[in-house]
Parts: sequence; structure tokens; C-alpha cells
Amino acid sequence: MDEKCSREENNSVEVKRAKRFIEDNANTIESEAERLALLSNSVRLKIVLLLKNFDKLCVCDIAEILGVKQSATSQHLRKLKDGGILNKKRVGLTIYYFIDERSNIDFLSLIEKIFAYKE
Amino acid sequence: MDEKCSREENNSVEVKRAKRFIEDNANTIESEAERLALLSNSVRLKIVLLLKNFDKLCVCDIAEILGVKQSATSQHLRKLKDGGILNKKRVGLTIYYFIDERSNIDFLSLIEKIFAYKE
DNA sequence: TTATTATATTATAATATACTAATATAATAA
DNA sequence: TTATTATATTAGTATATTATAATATAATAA
Repeated sequence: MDEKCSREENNSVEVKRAKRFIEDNANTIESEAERLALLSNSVRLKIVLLLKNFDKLCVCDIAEILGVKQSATSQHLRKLKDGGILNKKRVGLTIYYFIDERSNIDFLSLIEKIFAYKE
Repeated sequence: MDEKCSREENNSVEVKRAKRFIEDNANTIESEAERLALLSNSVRLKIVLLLKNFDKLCVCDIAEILGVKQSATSQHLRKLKDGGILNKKRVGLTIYYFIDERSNIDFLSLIEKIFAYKE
């Protein structure tokens, strides 16, 4: 899978440490990348921002606000719910989605990891 | 593009405010979604984490650490550089990539926006 | 029961993404 | 000059993602 380079300034100790770092964190990184993928679609990012800032939005409100078809809206909402970012509540025919506040903790810990400065 | 729903609890005032909110922030949201997309690939996320935590890694070190072909590695590095997350420095034949620290500010402001609580 | 409404799901098609293999470029050394 | 090495680019292919249209489901009311 890899072609080793042989530059003079050998770096093999650091490379070995880095390999272990990646191995140790592989699962976390994979799952956090998936979480980031959820927010990397602009429609879904807009949905999250909407639900952070406005109350009582149902599926068809969201579709109308974003100018996105109902079907597409439902599909995006499903992904965000499956990913643990949203949850939903039915009231009669109407379904309200809302931010699952538990999701913040995970996400913020990822951000910390990405922007953790070495001392 | 949209099929209005006609639920009893009319929400048109909130919907109108929400539409304006989305319009006002559309450009920002689009570009931040693109930035998130850069980090939503696990190879690229690993590269960013590596460069945050280890010094003096060249392209072939990164390829070896991640078990990814040199060509694929270069393509990912290019995307991260084009997106303003990384920069590079040549020393002879060897090219070192590093985090462009300016990128943190933008990204953190996005995170703040996502997780801004209403008072 | 049937009709209506809000939402969800499915199949399909268009587009985007990421990989591989091959080749090109750029720096250095002989 | 030519050879070597590290990196970059390109073309092609496989896979993933997204949107649309059509249909299904679930709640409610008549």
C-alpha cells in the first residue's frame, strides 16, 4: 500500500509514533469524519442552524424555508437523526425535529481534538 | 420548488424570519459546508490531526503513516491546501506540509455559529 | 369506511468523490 | 548532459451522494 521514501533526514522515530497515534485513534477519527460529513452538505448545515435558532419548525416549514422538496428534506432529516444530531416529536400529523443536545458534547470534543495545540 | 403545508398552528411569521436568516447567511453557510467537507474524509481528517500533533512530516511520511498511495496523498494535500487549511514548504526534494494557522479562526467561528445558544 | 394531510420511503438518474496507474515536473547529483 | 528522487498531475473507473418522481405510511376527520 505504500512506497517508502528515503530522504536523508531520517524521520523514522517520529513516523513510528505517528503511526501508533493514528492506529490508536482510528475508530474515533472514522466516526467523527462521518459526523462531519453530515454537516458538510449545505442543506443539512442549514437545517442544523435553523433548528438551533428557531422553534417549532415542522418538516414542511423546513422544506419551504430552504426551497427544497419535501422528499429531499425528509431524507436529510433522516440522516441527521440517524447520526444522532436531531431527534423528532410527532404532534398529530405534524412532525417537529429538534437538536438532540447530547450531540453537542461529542462534536465539541472532536473540535477540541482537531484544534488541540501542543504545549 | 416547494409545496406549502397548511397545518393549523400557522407559523408563517417564524417561517418568514427563518427565510431571511437563511438568505442573509447563505454564502457563509455554503463556504463553511465546503470547509467541513474537507474534514469529512477520514484520510484528510487524519492528515490534519497528524500535522497538528507531529512536526516535519513530508508527503511520503504521511503516505506511509496512513498506508495511502503517494498519488492519493498528494491529491488530498492539494485539496486541504486549496481550502486554506494547509500550506507547504519545499526543502530540496522534500515538501513539508503544515497547518495554516489562519484557518483556525474561520473554522472556530463556524463552530460558534453552529453551537450558538439563544439566550 | 373513505378522504385528506404530513411525512417517509423507494427506485432511478445525475453528479461528485476518491481511488489506481501512468506520466509529468522539479530539484539535485553524477 | 543524464539519472535519481520526491512530489504533482492526469485519465479512467468505481463508488457514493443527491435530487426527483412516484408511492407508501400514519394520523385525523367526515
